[in-house]
Amino acid sequence: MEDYQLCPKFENAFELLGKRWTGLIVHVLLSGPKRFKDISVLIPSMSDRMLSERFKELEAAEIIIRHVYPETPVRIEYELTAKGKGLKPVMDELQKWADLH
Amino acid sequence: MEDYQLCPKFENAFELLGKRWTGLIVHVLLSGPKRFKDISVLIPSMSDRMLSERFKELEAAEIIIRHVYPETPVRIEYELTAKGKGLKPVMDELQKWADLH
DNA sequence: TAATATACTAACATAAAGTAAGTAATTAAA
DNA sequence: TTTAATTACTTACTTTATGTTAGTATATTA
Repeated sequence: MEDYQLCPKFENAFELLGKRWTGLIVHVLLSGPKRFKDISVLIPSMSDRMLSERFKELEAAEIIIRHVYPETPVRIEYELTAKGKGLKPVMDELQKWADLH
Repeated sequence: MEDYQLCPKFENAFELLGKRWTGLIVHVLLSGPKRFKDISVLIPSMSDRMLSERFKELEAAEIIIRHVYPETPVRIEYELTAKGKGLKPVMDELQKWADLH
Protein backbone atom coordinates (compact mmCIF):
# COMPACT_ATOMS: atom_id res chain seq x y z
CA MET A 1 0.00 0.00 0.00
CA GLU A 2 1.94 3.03 1.28
CA ASP A 3 4.26 2.64 -1.58
CA TYR A 4 5.93 6.02 -1.84
CA GLN A 5 8.15 7.94 0.45
CA LEU A 6 8.70 10.21 -2.52
CA CYS A 7 6.32 12.61 -4.24
CA PRO A 8 3.68 10.60 -6.12
CA LYS A 9 3.32 13.35 -8.71
CA PHE A 10 7.00 13.09 -9.47
CA GLU A 11 6.70 9.33 -9.66
CA ASN A 12 3.83 9.65 -12.13
CA ALA A 13 5.87 12.02 -14.24
CA PHE A 14 8.59 9.41 -14.51
CA GLU A 15 6.15 6.68 -15.31
CA LEU A 16 5.63 8.58 -18.54
CA LEU A 17 9.08 9.98 -19.30
CA GLY A 18 10.74 6.86 -17.98
CA LYS A 19 9.37 4.92 -20.92
CA ARG A 20 11.39 4.54 -24.04
CA TRP A 21 10.59 7.04 -26.85
CA THR A 22 8.15 9.18 -24.87
CA GLY A 23 10.64 11.95 -24.19
CA LEU A 24 11.86 12.09 -27.77
CA ILE A 25 8.32 12.25 -29.11
CA VAL A 26 7.44 15.16 -26.83
CA HIS A 27 10.69 16.83 -27.79
CA VAL A 28 10.03 16.78 -31.51
CA LEU A 29 6.44 17.92 -30.99
CA LEU A 30 7.73 21.02 -29.20
CA SER A 31 8.66 22.39 -32.62
CA GLY A 32 5.02 22.17 -33.73
CA PRO A 33 2.28 19.69 -34.69
CA LYS A 34 3.40 16.71 -36.72
CA ARG A 35 1.95 13.81 -38.65
CA PHE A 36 2.61 10.15 -37.88
CA LYS A 37 5.03 9.84 -40.75
CA ASP A 38 6.92 13.04 -39.84
CA ILE A 39 7.84 11.65 -36.47
CA SER A 40 8.69 8.19 -37.72
CA VAL A 41 11.12 9.88 -40.12
CA LEU A 42 12.59 12.09 -37.40
CA ILE A 43 13.08 9.13 -35.05
CA PRO A 44 13.84 6.30 -37.48
CA SER A 45 15.09 3.91 -34.81
CA MET A 46 11.61 3.79 -33.33
CA SER A 47 9.12 1.37 -34.87
CA ASP A 48 5.67 2.40 -36.06
CA ARG A 49 4.22 0.04 -33.54
CA MET A 50 5.84 1.93 -30.68
CA LEU A 51 4.89 5.31 -32.10
CA SER A 52 1.27 4.24 -32.34
CA GLU A 53 1.33 2.92 -28.77
CA ARG A 54 3.03 6.01 -27.35
CA PHE A 55 0.61 8.34 -29.11
CA LYS A 56 -2.26 6.57 -27.39
CA GLU A 57 -0.59 6.82 -23.99
CA LEU A 58 0.27 10.49 -24.46
CA GLU A 59 -3.25 11.23 -25.61
CA ALA A 60 -4.67 9.44 -22.56
CA ALA A 61 -2.32 11.49 -20.36
CA GLU A 62 -3.59 14.66 -22.08
CA ILE A 63 -0.14 15.61 -23.26
CA ILE A 64 -1.06 15.52 -26.95
CA ILE A 65 -4.25 15.96 -28.98
CA ARG A 66 -5.05 14.12 -32.16
CA HIS A 67 -6.48 16.26 -34.94
CA VAL A 68 -8.25 14.63 -37.85
CA TYR A 69 -8.55 16.73 -41.01
CA PRO A 70 -11.08 15.01 -43.30
CA GLU A 71 -9.27 15.93 -46.47
CA THR A 72 -8.66 13.48 -49.18
CA PRO A 73 -6.56 11.62 -48.26
CA VAL A 74 -7.26 12.17 -44.60
CA ARG A 75 -4.59 14.05 -42.66
CA ILE A 76 -3.95 13.39 -39.00
CA GLU A 77 -1.81 15.64 -36.85
CA TYR A 78 -0.58 15.31 -33.31
CA GLU A 79 -0.14 18.44 -31.25
CA LEU A 80 0.99 19.12 -27.70
CA THR A 81 -1.64 20.36 -25.26
CA ALA A 82 -0.85 23.14 -22.77
CA LYS A 83 0.21 20.42 -20.36
CA GLY A 84 2.47 18.95 -23.02
CA LYS A 85 3.99 22.30 -23.88
CA GLY A 86 4.65 22.76 -20.17
CA LEU A 87 7.41 20.20 -20.54
CA LYS A 88 9.51 22.62 -22.56
CA PRO A 89 11.59 23.88 -19.60
CA VAL A 90 12.36 20.29 -18.66
CA MET A 91 13.51 19.53 -22.18
CA ASP A 92 15.52 22.74 -22.35
CA GLU A 93 17.38 21.90 -19.16
CA LEU A 94 18.03 18.39 -20.40
CA GLN A 95 19.37 19.77 -23.66
CA LYS A 96 21.75 22.02 -21.72
CA TRP A 97 22.92 19.08 -19.64
CA ALA A 98 23.37 16.92 -22.73
CA ASP A 99 25.46 19.61 -24.41
CA LEU A 100 27.64 20.03 -21.35
CA HIS A 101 28.34 16.35 -20.67
CA MET B 1 23.26 4.44 -40.71
CA GLU B 2 22.37 8.15 -40.60
CA ASP B 3 19.95 7.43 -37.84
CA TYR B 4 19.32 10.79 -36.28
CA GLN B 5 17.83 13.98 -37.54
CA LEU B 6 17.78 15.04 -33.91
CA CYS B 7 20.65 15.86 -31.56
CA PRO B 8 22.52 12.66 -30.70
CA LYS B 9 23.49 14.06 -27.30
CA PHE B 10 19.85 14.55 -26.49
CA GLU B 11 19.08 11.06 -27.71
CA ASN B 12 21.78 9.64 -25.46
CA ALA B 13 20.37 11.54 -22.51
CA PHE B 14 17.03 9.88 -23.10
CA GLU B 15 18.58 6.47 -23.48
CA LEU B 16 19.41 6.84 -19.80
CA LEU B 17 16.46 8.76 -18.40
CA GLY B 18 14.08 6.92 -20.68
CA LYS B 19 14.74 3.71 -18.75
CA ARG B 20 12.51 2.76 -15.90
CA TRP B 21 13.77 3.76 -12.41
CA THR B 22 16.80 5.72 -13.59
CA GLY B 23 15.23 9.13 -13.04
CA LEU B 24 13.90 8.27 -9.60
CA ILE B 25 17.27 6.94 -8.50
CA VAL B 26 19.04 10.12 -9.61
CA HIS B 27 16.33 12.15 -7.93
CA VAL B 28 16.74 10.55 -4.52
CA LEU B 29 20.53 10.76 -4.77
CA LEU B 30 20.24 14.53 -5.23
CA SER B 31 19.54 14.75 -1.50
CA GLY B 32 22.92 13.16 -0.75
CA PRO B 33 24.82 9.85 -0.93
CA LYS B 34 22.84 6.76 -0.10
CA ARG B 35 23.32 3.08 0.58
CA PHE B 36 21.72 0.29 -1.44
CA LYS B 37 19.17 -0.36 1.25
CA ASP B 38 18.27 3.32 1.69
CA ILE B 39 17.19 3.57 -1.91
CA SER B 40 15.36 0.28 -1.96
CA VAL B 41 13.35 1.57 1.00
CA LEU B 42 12.70 4.94 -0.63
CA ILE B 43 11.54 3.29 -3.87
CA PRO B 44 9.89 0.11 -2.62
CA SER B 45 8.16 -0.71 -5.91
CA MET B 46 11.56 -1.22 -7.52
CA SER B 47 13.21 -4.62 -7.11
CA ASP B 48 16.76 -5.07 -5.80
CA ARG B 49 17.64 -6.65 -9.09
CA MET B 50 16.74 -3.48 -10.96
CA LEU B 51 18.53 -1.25 -8.46
CA SER B 52 21.68 -3.28 -8.84
CA GLU B 53 21.45 -3.13 -12.63
CA ARG B 54 20.74 0.60 -12.71
CA PHE B 55 23.61 1.35 -10.35
CA LYS B 56 25.97 -0.38 -12.77
CA GLU B 57 24.61 1.56 -15.74
CA LEU B 58 24.78 4.87 -13.91
CA GLU B 59 28.30 4.13 -12.75
CA ALA B 60 29.33 3.27 -16.32
CA ALA B 61 27.77 6.55 -17.49
CA GLU B 62 29.77 8.39 -14.80
CA ILE B 63 26.65 9.75 -13.18
CA ILE B 64 27.31 8.07 -9.85
CA ILE B 65 30.39 6.83 -7.94
CA ARG B 66 30.48 3.80 -5.71
CA HIS B 67 32.30 4.30 -2.42
CA VAL B 68 33.39 1.29 -0.40
CA TYR B 69 34.09 1.92 3.27
CA PRO B 70 35.88 -1.15 4.65
CA GLU B 71 34.19 -0.99 8.02
CA THR B 72 32.71 -3.96 9.68
CA PRO B 73 30.27 -4.71 8.27
CA VAL B 74 31.35 -3.08 5.02
CA ARG B 75 29.43 0.05 4.06
CA ILE B 76 28.86 0.97 0.45
CA GLU B 77 27.54 4.33 -0.63
CA TYR B 78 26.47 5.67 -3.97
CA GLU B 79 27.01 9.32 -4.72
CA LEU B 80 26.27 11.54 -7.70
CA THR B 81 29.27 12.82 -9.65
CA ALA B 82 29.41 16.41 -10.87
CA LYS B 83 27.79 15.18 -14.06
CA GLY B 84 25.07 13.53 -12.01
CA LYS B 85 24.49 16.60 -9.89
CA GLY B 86 24.17 18.55 -13.13
CA LEU B 87 20.79 16.91 -13.59
CA LYS B 88 19.34 18.88 -10.70
CA PRO B 89 17.85 21.67 -12.89
CA VAL B 90 16.17 19.03 -15.04
CA MET B 91 14.66 17.37 -11.98
CA ASP B 92 13.61 20.71 -10.54
CA GLU B 93 11.77 21.64 -13.71
CA LEU B 94 10.11 18.27 -13.82
CA GLN B 95 9.00 18.65 -10.21
CA LYS B 96 7.47 22.02 -11.07
CA TRP B 97 5.63 20.50 -14.00
CA ALA B 98 4.45 17.57 -11.91
CA ASP B 99 3.10 19.93 -9.24
CA LEU B 100 1.29 22.01 -11.81
CA HIS B 101 -0.39 19.21 -13.76
C1' DT C 1 23.37 -21.80 17.85
C1' DA C 2 20.00 -19.11 15.67
C1' DA C 3 18.59 -14.88 13.99
C1' DT C 4 19.37 -10.50 11.71
C1' DA C 5 21.50 -7.26 8.45
C1' DT C 6 23.69 -5.61 4.05
C1' DA C 7 24.66 -5.91 -0.69
C1' DC C 8 24.13 -8.29 -3.78
C1' DT C 9 23.47 -12.69 -7.66
C1' DA C 10 20.88 -16.59 -10.06
C1' DA C 11 16.99 -18.79 -12.04
C1' DC C 12 12.85 -18.48 -13.86
C1' DA C 13 8.18 -16.05 -15.38
C1' DT C 14 5.86 -12.25 -17.32
C1' DA C 15 5.52 -7.83 -19.63
C1' DA C 16 7.38 -4.55 -22.91
C1' DA C 17 9.55 -3.61 -27.08
C1' DG C 18 11.38 -4.99 -31.73
C1' DT C 19 10.51 -7.04 -36.48
C1' DA C 20 8.11 -8.12 -40.43
C1' DA C 21 4.24 -8.29 -42.82
C1' DG C 22 -0.46 -6.87 -43.83
C1' DT C 23 -4.74 -3.66 -44.21
C1' DA C 24 -7.95 0.09 -45.90
C1' DA C 25 -8.49 4.14 -48.25
C1' DT C 26 -7.11 6.96 -51.86
C1' DT C 27 -4.24 8.81 -55.87
C1' DA C 28 -1.16 8.43 -59.69
C1' DA C 29 1.26 5.94 -63.28
C1' DA C 30 1.77 2.28 -67.11
C1' DT D 1 -7.31 -1.26 -65.75
C1' DT D 2 -4.07 -3.61 -63.32
C1' DT D 3 0.06 -1.90 -60.74
C1' DA D 4 2.39 0.85 -57.64
C1' DA D 5 2.66 4.35 -53.99
C1' DT D 6 1.22 6.76 -49.76
C1' DT D 7 -0.57 7.35 -44.95
C1' DA D 8 -1.84 5.70 -40.63
C1' DC D 9 -2.11 2.32 -38.66
C1' DT D 10 -2.82 -3.25 -36.83
C1' DT D 11 -1.56 -8.17 -36.23
C1' DA D 12 1.40 -12.03 -35.29
C1' DC D 13 5.51 -13.47 -33.70
C1' DT D 14 10.40 -12.96 -31.51
C1' DT D 15 13.57 -10.95 -28.47
C1' DT D 16 14.71 -8.10 -24.63
C1' DA D 17 13.60 -5.98 -20.21
C1' DT D 18 11.70 -6.25 -15.98
C1' DG D 19 9.50 -8.66 -11.99
C1' DT D 20 9.54 -12.44 -8.47
C1' DT D 21 11.44 -15.50 -5.48
C1' DA D 22 15.04 -17.52 -3.46
C1' DG D 23 19.82 -17.83 -2.28
C1' DT D 24 24.85 -16.31 -1.09
C1' DA D 25 28.82 -14.33 1.69
C1' DT D 26 30.22 -11.85 5.50
C1' DA D 27 29.62 -10.16 9.90
C1' DT D 28 27.10 -8.92 14.50
C1' DT D 29 24.01 -9.68 18.11
C1' DA D 30 20.94 -12.51 21.23
